[in-house]
Parts: sequence; C-alpha cells; structure tokens
Amino acid sequence: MLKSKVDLERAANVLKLLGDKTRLTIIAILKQRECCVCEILEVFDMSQPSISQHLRKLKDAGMVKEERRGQWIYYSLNQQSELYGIIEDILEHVPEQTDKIKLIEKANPTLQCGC
Amino acid sequence: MLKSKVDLERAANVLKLLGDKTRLTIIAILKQRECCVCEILEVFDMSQPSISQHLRKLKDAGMVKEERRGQWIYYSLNQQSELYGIIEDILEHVPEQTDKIKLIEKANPTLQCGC
DNA sequence: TTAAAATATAACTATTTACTTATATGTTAA
DNA sequence: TTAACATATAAGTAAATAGTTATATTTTAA
Repeated sequence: MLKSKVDLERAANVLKLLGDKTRLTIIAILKQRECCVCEILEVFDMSQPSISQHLRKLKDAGMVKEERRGQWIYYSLNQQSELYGIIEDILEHVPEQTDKIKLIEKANPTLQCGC
Repeated sequence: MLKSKVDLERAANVLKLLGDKTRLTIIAILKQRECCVCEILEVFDMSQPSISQHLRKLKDAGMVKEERRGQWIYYSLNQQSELYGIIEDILEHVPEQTDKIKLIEKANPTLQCGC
C-alpha cells in the first residue's frame, strides 16, 4: 500500500518529538484512549508543568488535539493530521500501554465523589 | 500484518536518532544505495567529522553497518537489525532521496582516475 | 464571591546535542 | 618509506532541551 508522504524536515520534527520516552508513551497511551492531563500525570513520576509542556509540543506539531470538558482538558490523537499515518505506523512497533491504562483507571483521578 | 515490536525505550532512541534532518536524510539515502563517507559528504554542507559522528551514532544504535573496501568505508542499512522493520516503515513516509543520489553520482568522489 | 481544583505559562538551570577545528589512524601508491 | 587520501577521534562551544519551582488562568462548587 502507498503511504502518505511527509516533507523530510517535517518528518524529522515528528520523529524528534516522538524520540522522547515520555512523549512516545503519551502518544502510545492516547492511541488506546483519550486522556485528560491529570490522568496522564498518574503514569509519570514527573511534575504537572512538565507534562503540560510535553502536551503543548505535541499539540503545536498537530499530533494531538485538546478538548475542554468542564474542568478537564482531554487530549487525543489528531486523526485529521497528515502526520497520523506515520504516527500509526510507528506505534505498530511499540508495545501496547495497557499497563499504563490500567494504572489510570485504578487511580481514576477524575472521580469527583464516591457515590 | 503483525509488526516487529521494539521496547519503548529502544524505539524512542531510534526515533530520536532519526529526528535529526541530517541523519534522517542519510538513512533515506542508504535505503536507496550504500555509500562511502565521501559520497555522503557531497550531499551536505557540513564538515567531514560531523558526518562521521552522525554515522557513528547510527552504527552504535545498530541501524547501519560499515564495510571497509580499501581506502573507503561503505555504510549501508543493517537489514539484520531488529530495528530494520520500524526504519523501513518510517521511510515509507519520507520522500525518496533520488536528487541526492544524483548529486553523488554526478560528483562521483570515489573516481580515482579519468581513464 | 470565594476557595479549590485543573491546567498553562514563565523563568530558570543542568544536561545533551550538533557543530566546529585540530589531530590521529589506516590505506594506497609513488 | 613517504606523501596523499579517506576516515575517525578528541576537545571545545553555542544552542536546544527537559526538567524544576513559582505563578497565572480558567472552571466549578460551596
């Protein structure tokens, strides 16, 4: 099958962004499920601003999109991006992040009350 | 088709290496044709040590292999590497470097005499 | 309308990185 | 065996990067 080509410079930028363990993990998680920032935070041993800054880079590159829902901002892969093809293909070589998803669901940080 | 998975950390390292315009171009060129260092040099406006250092990083990661032939050292993609799958898939999204290959062939730096 | 929660931005810092120039190593040919 | 060529390594440097803490912004709920 013929793949969607991306300008070499743009491709290098995407690869550089994915060439960071934290961001690659975030993208792999978002492939499985949209998440809000506080959910992503559960997965990493890292400050909230650090995660916010990673998400901003991914958003600036067009790789993810955000959607505010009340108090929370949900991030998801931007399937409309011309980069989605290469991202999908890369993720096929990366292990599923099911353990991380489980961590998020166990911590359930968006839970508002116990009822 | 099921793809060869790579440890996330290893994948991030590969992506970081490919996330540099010079190295991504080198890899894309080597996909089309093995090259010696002086041939690769023709393509970039950059010092010889700089190219040598890029090649070393790619070699240290197992992405390329080298073979000395007399005075020249030829570099090529390491098809035996477990990384070859992801590299191939990435390159499918990157434009062919035929113009660069033409540059090399025009300059023909390994030409030893005019006869 | 004020406090708390979720997220973003700003300012700073240590580390990494991609170059450079200078020099060393290995190979060929005179 | 020496000069020229191809390549690698060493050492230094400026810029980029990923984190930190402190603070601002936005939203919800009391």
